[in-house]
Amino acid sequence: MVARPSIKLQRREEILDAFESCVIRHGLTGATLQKVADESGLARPLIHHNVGSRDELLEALLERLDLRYEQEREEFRQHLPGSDRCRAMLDIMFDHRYATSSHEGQLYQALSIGAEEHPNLQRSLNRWYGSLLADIEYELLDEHPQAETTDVRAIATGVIALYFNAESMALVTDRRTVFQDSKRAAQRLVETLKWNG
Amino acid sequence: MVARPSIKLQRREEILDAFESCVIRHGLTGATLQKVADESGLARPLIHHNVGSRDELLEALLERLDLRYEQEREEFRQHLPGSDRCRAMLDIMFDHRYATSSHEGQLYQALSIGAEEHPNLQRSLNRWYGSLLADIEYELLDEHPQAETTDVRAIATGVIALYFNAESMALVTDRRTVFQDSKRAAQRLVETLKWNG
DNA sequence: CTATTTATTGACGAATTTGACAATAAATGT
DNA sequence: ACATTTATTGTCAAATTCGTCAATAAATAG
Repeated sequence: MVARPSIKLQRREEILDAFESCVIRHGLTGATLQKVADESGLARPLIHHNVGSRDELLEALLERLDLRYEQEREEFRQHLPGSDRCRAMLDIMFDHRYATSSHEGQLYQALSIGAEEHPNLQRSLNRWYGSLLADIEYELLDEHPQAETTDVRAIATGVIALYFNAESMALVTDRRTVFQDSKRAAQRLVETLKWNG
Repeated sequence: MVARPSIKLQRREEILDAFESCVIRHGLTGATLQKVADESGLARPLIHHNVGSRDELLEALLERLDLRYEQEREEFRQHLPGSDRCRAMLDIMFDHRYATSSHEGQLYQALSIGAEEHPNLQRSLNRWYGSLLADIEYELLDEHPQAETTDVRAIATGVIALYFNAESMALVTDRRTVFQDSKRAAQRLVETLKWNG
């Protein structure tokens, strides 16, 4: 028998959304269960009912971020044109991110602060960074086969730094300006790969 | 009469040192007075005795960071050679920082997370970022007078992003590699200013 | 309508954090 | 030795946070 239908999956998403917002605004330690409850509009015990303890909440967030990262990776591949892919990549990383007012960079940075205390978190951040770096390196090297691998890695590191820092800087300066400048810098950085050939 | 000599100034520094370490490792919210006390090796009530309440602790940290920033700015000016100053600037920003295993970037990022709740913190971060951006723009423009101001600002933004992110990335990858790559990317970025002339 | 399953609420205890105070110990000038 | 100032310690109460549970409300199948 099914009786009252379960809405755990929806509640889960609502709670994790609220948790993300709280982590971005108050940091991992500052994201209190009470704040998460207030942000989601649910009573605090419902967090336990739908997701679990505080550790399980973080665990669930990491799993969801893993999924989201893979999805965006897939979309990225589909939307990429056959040629001029590096240009399209930067468009997605900066223009699209600016338009949708996403906060992934802030979330990543907020999570990386408490990483020492949470081994799983540390591992996830490691995986994401390594994967992102490898993806960007691949695109760069594909369009610039003659480039040195050392240079490619340096450029990819720079693009990621601009990508992650744009949102943080947007807290202290004009968001539009920061995103424009960040993209411009990233474009120039990529163009330097043509120096070798 | 003086009686027992006061060591408040030394204790203050010890406590603020411990506070900095805790903020870097656990974030602003996670930097408990108890953890600060343990880190400094002092009893918790001594924090109140020497610095004050939690808010006053943050206030004292901001003042000290203001001072430190001005000092480094002064050292920066003195150690700068007459020519090739952009190169020297990047040497200081990355090589020197790597050698002294400083954590200013992490501290800045950790503080920027809780900025919304603390107006003074918000103001300080604003001031520091604006000042650093202006300084770097000045050096870039001094060596590349023909460059567009828009490009100069974009390059300066990129250099700051690499500067701030290097330490965070060092948490997830090899520190030496990250700093080398970051510096290399920053150098390439600066060299693109020669494109216009 | 009734039974069953789930959602929701209210409330409790343990642990942590913070601010505050009194009491004690230590160091210096006289 | 004595008085005075500071450092240090121990302890307390209020507030917050977290986990837990029992009780209640709601929704669906039969």
